[in-house]
Amino acid sequence: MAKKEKATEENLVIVESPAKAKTIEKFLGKNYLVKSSFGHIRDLAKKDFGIDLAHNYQPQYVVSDDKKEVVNELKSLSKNAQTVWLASDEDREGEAIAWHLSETLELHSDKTKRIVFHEITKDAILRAIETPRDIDSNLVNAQQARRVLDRLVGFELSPVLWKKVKPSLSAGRVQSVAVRLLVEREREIFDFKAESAFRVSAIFSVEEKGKKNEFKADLNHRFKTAEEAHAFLESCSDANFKVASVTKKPSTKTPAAPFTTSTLQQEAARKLGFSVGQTMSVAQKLYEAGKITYMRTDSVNLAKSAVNAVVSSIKSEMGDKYVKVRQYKTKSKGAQEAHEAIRPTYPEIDSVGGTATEKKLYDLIYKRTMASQMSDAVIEKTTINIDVDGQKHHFVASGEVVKFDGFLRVYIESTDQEEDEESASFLPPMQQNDLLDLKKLEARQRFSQKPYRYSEASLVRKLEELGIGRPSTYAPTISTIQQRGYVVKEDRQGSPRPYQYLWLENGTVKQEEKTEMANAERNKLFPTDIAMVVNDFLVNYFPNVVSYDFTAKVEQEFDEIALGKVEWQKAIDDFYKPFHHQVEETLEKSERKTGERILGNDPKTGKPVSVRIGRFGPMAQLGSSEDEEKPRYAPLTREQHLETITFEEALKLFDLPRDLGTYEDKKVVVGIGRFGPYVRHDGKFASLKKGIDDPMTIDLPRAIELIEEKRERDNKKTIKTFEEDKDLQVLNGRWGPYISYKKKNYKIPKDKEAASLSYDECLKLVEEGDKTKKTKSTKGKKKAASTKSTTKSGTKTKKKPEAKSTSKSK
DNA sequence: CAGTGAGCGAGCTTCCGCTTGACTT
Repeated sequence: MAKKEKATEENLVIVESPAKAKTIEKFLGKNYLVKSSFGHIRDLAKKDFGIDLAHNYQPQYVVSDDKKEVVNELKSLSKNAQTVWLASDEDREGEAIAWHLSETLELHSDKTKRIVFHEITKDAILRAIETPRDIDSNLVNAQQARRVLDRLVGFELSPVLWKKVKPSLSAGRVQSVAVRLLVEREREIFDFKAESAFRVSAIFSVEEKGKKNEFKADLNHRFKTAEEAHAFLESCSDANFKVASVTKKPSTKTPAAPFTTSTLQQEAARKLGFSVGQTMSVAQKLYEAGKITYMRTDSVNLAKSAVNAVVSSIKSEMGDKYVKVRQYKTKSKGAQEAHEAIRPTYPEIDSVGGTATEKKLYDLIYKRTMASQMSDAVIEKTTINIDVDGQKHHFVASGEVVKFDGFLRVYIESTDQEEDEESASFLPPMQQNDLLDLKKLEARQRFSQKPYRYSEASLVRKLEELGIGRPSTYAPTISTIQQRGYVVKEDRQGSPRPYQYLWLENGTVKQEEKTEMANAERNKLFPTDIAMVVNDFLVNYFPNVVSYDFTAKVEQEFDEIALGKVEWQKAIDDFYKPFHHQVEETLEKSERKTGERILGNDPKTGKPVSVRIGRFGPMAQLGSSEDEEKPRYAPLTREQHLETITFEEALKLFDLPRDLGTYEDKKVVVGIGRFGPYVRHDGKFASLKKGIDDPMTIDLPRAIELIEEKRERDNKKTIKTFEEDKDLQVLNGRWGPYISYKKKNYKIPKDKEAASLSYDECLKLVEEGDKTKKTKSTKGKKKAASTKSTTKSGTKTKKKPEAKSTSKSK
């Protein structure tokens, strides 16, 4: 480490984020050194819960490996400082960070000061420096209670699942409720029966100054049956249509609040198609570049200076009448508001450089911030009722005119509703008793919508609404439940659905059956069978912990602790005693849960057909394990579920693998494997195309097509092979060309042309690669190694991750 | 990334919240 020549530091300020440190240092000037702790520096030990259950839940804290370096540096800096300013966030976690720092760095209370600010502005920070306080130990205790509770719940419940359902599963206060939401919604969808009705709509024309204007209107009644719709259309064939009334109603629209983490994730998903993880990493880049304020926040508040800058931008670009200063209040439960809303750091800058995604996200944040301080839009809504001769039902047309655009000029908030109904549009001028020409009349069968499946972003919104999880955990939670196999995120093709269409043509009613695609899904979260089995188990045995208001209840407890009204160990004890009893009782009394269903007997062999969760996921079984003959197994498809699959569907699974014939004298077989449906030929596998191919019906010519396509891709993948050694190849991958040697991959330097590499050059790169890998593997591995470190006897992997003191970053 | 499901049973898995890396196949 290069020791910087610094005048004796009088003041050391410690914040959580390095980007924040950089900014603050500029405000504070020479006498202040500002450093960051990179979040929490200690956590509960992994061993024995990290909690001493025999001694009043005494937490066992350890400095995590990746924090040792930071802690050492802070320790030595704090020794030399006259005053240490602990400037972590003003919330439960921030207070705890300050306390952990003071403990770990062994800070003396007389030279330690705790300061807080909610916005990173010069004024706010100077004010904070003038009003220091002590560490709030009640708040710290509330955090300890939170931490200990989460550990106890997670580390007691998960092992129950390992024993009763499947190894490596997990449960926790947050993730289990997230999974529950998905499972319950999925069941609503299972149970949903679509109803249909016939919606009648018409296109009329009206004359204005010799010009004919057309507009659309809907009947105010839906018919249950095609016959009723038919009769209605018929009766319209020679009817008159007359404007019965024209009503105009003014209304206004109000802008949405500035972004929080959750609303940013939602809007970036809707408008830009980002996943919540992508939104966070792009935002992180913008934050580090100093372009936006902190991106993990639950506050909708803007700093005064920011509001001023926004207002003057609006004034100079659009004029005074577009300005309306607003203060927003957070609606979400449990918000701690340690930061500002997410906004441009300098609201006068309307665009930034960087990658395309960074530009787009900045633009979104910029516009949302501007809009939040702009005037209401003024709208005029027009409703026109149109009578039909001799009919009790009438048509309704509605239109909307924007009288003053206000904030709509820069930003329109999106919704999750699919555009079933087109938005109200402009209507031509009309008056009462005007006669209208019927241009078109139709009735279409419409089906009621099934409940919406959650997307990543809408799940985040729901969790926030329930007060479960924090801005910093929304994205990680979503990825955890996917990693554990509780949830898959994917598209579903949907299925064709017939509907009736009727229309009036030259005075007669015609009818036709048409087809639409129904229930297609894009980028939605689907709970797996494991999720359903685990959820049912938890709901059955631990209803209190996975209830939707568990978090809200314990938050109340934490609040009491923070106020000093309750001792944290007492609160934990009140929970843990009965909870632990529940765990023991469950271990003793509950059965193993595999989601097994016995569906019937195979008509051919008489053997039982059942489904359950196997070692590798949901599967069907033909025959029983006590039989002489081994049972046959077949995995379920992605669309099938243990609880909804029928006997016939399960039976069909055993038609695979299926022989399709031969190609180039070798067998072609189709089946379903770990990664979905495939065709196998000559020892090679080619995946079937999702939504296009069906393993049950695919024929030989199509299979050959897939095999050839796979060959083509493999050929393109290979840039170069060598006679000297078959194991050495230059391949084309997702990140460009690379060298593959004995199942390991190596980088090719940018200045080298991949296609012209010689055998010797490649070997040299492999050697160099192995060298750098060794240093890396000591640091970055940790988890990856635990799953499959048994094979690969090739290079020295003996070294335990012990050499870290030498691996200092240059 | 490989197309399984049995069986000894050792040893491992796991939580939530606060932060940023390292760098892929």
